[in-house]
Amino acid sequence: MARGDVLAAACPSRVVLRHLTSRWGVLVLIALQSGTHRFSDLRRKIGGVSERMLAQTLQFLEADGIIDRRDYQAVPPRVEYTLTPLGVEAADKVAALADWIEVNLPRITGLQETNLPAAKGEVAVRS
Amino acid sequence: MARGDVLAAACPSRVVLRHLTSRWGVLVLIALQSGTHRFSDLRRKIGGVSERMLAQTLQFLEADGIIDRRDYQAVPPRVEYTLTPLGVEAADKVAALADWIEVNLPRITGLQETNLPAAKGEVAVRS
DNA sequence: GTAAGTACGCACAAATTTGTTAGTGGTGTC
DNA sequence: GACACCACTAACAAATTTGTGCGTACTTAC
Repeated sequence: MARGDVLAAACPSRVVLRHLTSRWGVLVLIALQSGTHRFSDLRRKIGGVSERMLAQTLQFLEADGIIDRRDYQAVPPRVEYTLTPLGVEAADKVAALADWIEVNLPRITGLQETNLPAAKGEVAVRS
Repeated sequence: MARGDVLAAACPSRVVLRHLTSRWGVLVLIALQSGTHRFSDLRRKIGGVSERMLAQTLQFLEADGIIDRRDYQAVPPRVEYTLTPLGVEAADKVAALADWIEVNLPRITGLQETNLPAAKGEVAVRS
């Protein structure tokens, strides 16, 4: 019920959806599920993020009310990020998807082998 | 349990995650929840997709064993797309997230207004 | 006979995302 | 006293994603 217009181009949900399902957004939510983290803790925990992308992702999520940013105004900068109640709910959904993928990865990649005999990397080959 | 390495840069789950959470991937899964669709049915149903992107998205999902592509080899081309059992599970997770967003959108955008008084569009402003 | 629809592939351009480098202003470590 | 660390930002370059026609081989509708 009530679902219907995500498929419509103008649906405002799409913006939030993009933030939550963005490459790093997903991982930030998962990382924060285990509690409050500082910026560089997140950076170390999430393999492959650049500072720039992490900062940007955190800003989007903060603006969406998904995470809470707390600046201690200390002199060696100290900022902490935590999931808001809203964020906890969102993180649950996102983590559920990620967990499902991890569990079912064998099934997925197994199929890939039979489907794509000569596939290299991302490129799908079609005869 | 078992979750742990999505946060690692080399985790193979990330690839699948990208496909499922891609801009159009999410919408394709949701659209296919209501049953089999032809290419141009999907194109009409999902507002804003280009033919190119739809085709590409479908190929990724097919390679991942999420959807099934059936080509009738007919002369006005006729191809049908359906969720595989694997795809049905994935679509559930994705749709759960999308539904959650739609339901909680008021809470989210409400916060945005109070957080970003002078924000225009996507750009977060910080004084 | 003219136009529209089908399920795409191709080439090219535009937009968006991502990375890289450098810098800030101090403080604690050697 | 030289250095790394903290939480970023700005400027610029590179990579990736996305869009925009255009073509196809044929059929049905007007």
